[in-house]
Amino acid sequence: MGIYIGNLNYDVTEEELKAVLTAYGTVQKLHLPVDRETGRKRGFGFIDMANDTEEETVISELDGAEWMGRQMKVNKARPRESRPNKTW
DNA sequence: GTTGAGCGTT
Repeated sequence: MGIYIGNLNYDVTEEELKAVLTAYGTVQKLHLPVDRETGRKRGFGFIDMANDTEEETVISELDGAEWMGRQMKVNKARPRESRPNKTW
Protein backbone atom coordinates (compact mmCIF):
# COMPACT_ATOMS: atom_id res chain seq x y z
CA MET A 1 0.00 0.00 0.00
CA GLY A 2 1.39 3.35 -0.97
CA ILE A 3 0.60 6.75 0.36
CA TYR A 4 -1.61 9.33 -1.23
CA ILE A 5 -0.77 12.99 -0.91
CA GLY A 6 -3.38 15.48 -1.95
CA ASN A 7 -3.79 19.23 -1.96
CA LEU A 8 -0.24 19.78 -3.14
CA ASN A 9 0.99 23.00 -4.61
CA TYR A 10 0.80 22.65 -8.38
CA ASP A 11 4.39 23.76 -8.79
CA VAL A 12 5.85 21.08 -6.53
CA THR A 13 8.18 18.68 -8.28
CA GLU A 14 9.01 15.06 -7.56
CA GLU A 15 12.42 15.92 -6.22
CA GLU A 16 11.03 18.54 -3.85
CA LEU A 17 8.47 16.10 -2.56
CA LYS A 18 11.01 13.36 -2.18
CA ALA A 19 13.30 15.68 -0.24
CA VAL A 20 10.57 16.18 2.34
CA LEU A 21 9.60 12.53 2.58
CA THR A 22 13.16 11.33 2.91
CA ALA A 23 13.35 13.06 6.28
CA TYR A 24 10.91 10.47 7.64
CA GLY A 25 12.14 7.33 5.90
CA THR A 26 13.19 5.73 2.65
CA VAL A 27 11.20 6.72 -0.39
CA GLN A 28 10.97 3.77 -2.73
CA LYS A 29 8.54 5.05 -5.32
CA LEU A 30 7.24 8.47 -6.08
CA HIS A 31 4.65 9.48 -8.61
CA LEU A 32 3.16 12.84 -9.47
CA PRO A 33 0.42 12.16 -11.99
CA VAL A 34 -0.29 14.62 -14.73
CA ASP A 35 -3.55 15.04 -16.49
CA ARG A 36 -3.33 12.66 -19.41
CA GLU A 37 -5.27 14.87 -21.75
CA THR A 38 -3.91 18.28 -20.84
CA GLY A 39 -0.46 17.43 -19.50
CA ARG A 40 -0.96 19.66 -16.48
CA LYS A 41 -0.09 18.77 -12.94
CA ARG A 42 -2.96 17.49 -10.85
CA GLY A 43 -1.90 18.68 -7.42
CA PHE A 44 -1.53 15.31 -5.76
CA GLY A 45 0.88 12.44 -5.72
CA PHE A 46 1.66 8.92 -4.61
CA ILE A 47 4.66 7.53 -2.81
CA ASP A 48 5.86 4.25 -1.38
CA MET A 49 7.97 3.97 1.75
CA ALA A 50 10.34 1.16 2.67
CA ASN A 51 8.00 -0.26 5.34
CA ASP A 52 4.75 0.30 7.19
CA THR A 53 6.40 2.05 10.10
CA GLU A 54 7.88 4.74 7.88
CA GLU A 55 4.57 4.97 6.12
CA GLU A 56 2.78 5.66 9.37
CA THR A 57 5.41 8.20 10.30
CA VAL A 58 5.00 10.11 7.07
CA ILE A 59 1.23 10.13 7.39
CA SER A 60 1.21 11.26 11.02
CA GLU A 61 3.89 13.87 10.47
CA LEU A 62 2.73 15.32 7.18
CA ASP A 63 -1.03 14.96 7.13
CA GLY A 64 -2.45 18.41 7.60
CA ALA A 65 0.99 19.94 7.60
CA GLU A 66 1.45 23.16 5.71
CA TRP A 67 3.95 22.94 2.87
CA MET A 68 4.59 25.28 -0.01
CA GLY A 69 1.73 27.37 1.22
CA ARG A 70 -0.95 24.68 1.48
CA GLN A 71 -2.03 21.96 3.84
CA MET A 72 -1.24 18.52 2.54
CA LYS A 73 -3.67 15.63 2.85
CA VAL A 74 -1.68 12.50 3.48
CA ASN A 75 -3.35 9.12 3.63
CA LYS A 76 -3.13 5.49 2.63
CA ALA A 77 -3.59 5.21 -1.08
CA ARG A 78 -6.41 3.30 -2.68
CA PRO A 79 -5.84 0.62 -5.28
CA ARG A 80 -5.41 1.92 -8.78
CA GLU A 81 -7.85 -0.57 -10.23
CA SER A 82 -10.82 1.15 -8.68
CA ARG A 83 -11.53 3.45 -11.54
CA PRO A 84 -14.83 5.28 -11.65
CA ASN A 85 -16.74 4.37 -14.76
CA LYS A 86 -15.68 6.06 -17.90
CA THR A 87 -17.88 5.97 -20.93
CA TRP A 88 -15.77 3.22 -22.37
C1' DG B 1 -8.24 23.05 -7.25
C1' DT B 2 -8.22 15.44 -2.80
C1' DT B 3 -6.81 8.77 -5.34
C1' DG B 4 -1.69 7.48 -10.34
C1' DA B 5 -1.41 4.19 -16.29
C1' DG B 6 -2.69 2.14 -20.33
C1' DC B 7 -5.77 0.49 -24.57
C1' DG B 8 -10.58 3.89 -27.24
C1' DT B 9 -10.17 -2.55 -25.26
C1' DT B 10 -5.43 -4.54 -21.85
